[in-house]
Amino acid sequence: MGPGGGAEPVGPAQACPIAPVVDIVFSRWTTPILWALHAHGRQRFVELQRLIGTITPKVLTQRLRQMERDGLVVRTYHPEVPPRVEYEISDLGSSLAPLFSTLAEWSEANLGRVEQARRTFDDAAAGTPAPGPGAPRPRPDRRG
Amino acid sequence: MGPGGGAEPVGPAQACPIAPVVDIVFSRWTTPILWALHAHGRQRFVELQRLIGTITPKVLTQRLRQMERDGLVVRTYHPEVPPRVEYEISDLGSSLAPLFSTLAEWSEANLGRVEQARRTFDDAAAGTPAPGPGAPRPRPDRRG
DNA sequence: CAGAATCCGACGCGATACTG
DNA sequence: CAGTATCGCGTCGGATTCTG
Repeated sequence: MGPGGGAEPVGPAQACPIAPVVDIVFSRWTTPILWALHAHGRQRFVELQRLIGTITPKVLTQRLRQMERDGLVVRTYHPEVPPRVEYEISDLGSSLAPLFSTLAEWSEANLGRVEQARRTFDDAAAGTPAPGPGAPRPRPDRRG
Repeated sequence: MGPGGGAEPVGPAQACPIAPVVDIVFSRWTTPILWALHAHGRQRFVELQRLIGTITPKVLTQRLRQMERDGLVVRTYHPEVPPRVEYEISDLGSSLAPLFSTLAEWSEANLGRVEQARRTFDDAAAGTPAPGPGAPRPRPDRRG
């Protein structure tokens, strides 16, 4: 999502029907959280943190709160000592499963192509600046 | 994607097979760009900017460059005066179509539920702090 | 245990102005 | 036309510390 918080395009950008969903479902941690919850079922806070691996409690709380608000996960608080809180996927969150499957399949099939494309692009960018300027483009900021 | 740039989880987060795809395909502007290109075919820079509506040339260039590097779009430079550049979806980019359809369908069917969940959550957050502390949580930073 | 509070850095993005 | 350069803001995310 962008700096503006919610995505509410006023221009023709609204023609893209999936922009809102991106804001809701796809951030750095929402998919790993959803995935962990989907794969291992209801989990406690620390267990969830352990399952995901590197996420800090602060960020985990933030994402979890947002996802709870959006109705993707359900938080259950057990008033005990020590306190126990459990998170699980809601029905709404579960409805994303087929979507994630499609995504996983695409990844399985095409991630290699992306990596190959990157290599080709970077090689071309590093190799052609000497000859003729086939296309005037200073430098192609690479990330991967 | 996160501030760290590329997503390369070293921990159990790697168990989430779609995290890399999120980094590649889903940002604030990649989906609108892909959508516009998919809907209207090959387009020139300014036309693309107009179709999307609010994107600035700087950001459009950045995203386009990244997507070109990832092999999602193809840039064609025509050495003329004035210069003419055209962008179109690659085969790899087109392979995302079914994914986008699934996403659009989910949005159509469930976006209302998310909005409803938000209202319910916000109302509950604004209404229950007075009675008994059912779940000790200071304030639920709302966004929408 | 399940967070909250605080400080901090890095991007993504927006607005504006300028160029080959 | 198709970008590039510069500036600044806001948000996300990491690290650390503290609490009921």
